[in-house]
Amino acid sequence: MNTAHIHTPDGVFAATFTDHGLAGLRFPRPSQSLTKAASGNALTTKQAAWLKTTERALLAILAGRNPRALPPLDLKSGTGFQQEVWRELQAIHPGETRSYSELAKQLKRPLAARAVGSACGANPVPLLIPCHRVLAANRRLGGFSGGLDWKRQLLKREGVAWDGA
DNA sequence: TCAGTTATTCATG
DNA sequence: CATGAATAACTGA
Repeated sequence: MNTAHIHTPDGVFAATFTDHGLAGLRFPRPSQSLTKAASGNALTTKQAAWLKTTERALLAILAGRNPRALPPLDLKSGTGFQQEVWRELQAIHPGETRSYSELAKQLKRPLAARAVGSACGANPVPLLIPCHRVLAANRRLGGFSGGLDWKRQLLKREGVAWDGA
């Protein structure tokens, strides 16, 4: 499990890789020391390649565009249900939104909207798995693990209008 | 209409 | 058993 930093116009993200793929992506901390930086270890050749892909994808998303390619994601940390949700999330394109209940419906559990919300919050790879494109049924914001400001920014960049925008 | 409240639902810890 | 990034129905202004 290695960690690398990705510099973007919005700050420095921390990406965590396992042998299987990208396992986590953390938002920039306002004043987090970068001492823990390169996290010591050198990335494997594979991981270095994934890092590049991740970086390109991340920049694309931050610009409100659809990434051309994503690195392999290592989602073994999630439960079965969560992985289903995350897979559905990846099908949402920039500029589109879904509601928690719509997602629940797609998962054949029309009444599990609330559970879907939990799964979104448990998403270890925000942005690449666009949990920010999920609004509440009344087209309001709902919540966001990285802080609602991020959600607002991202949606705005994608040209999405929500209730109160 | 509309803000607030209530009953229902479901995966997770 | 309690809780949450939910929702629809209901209630009284």
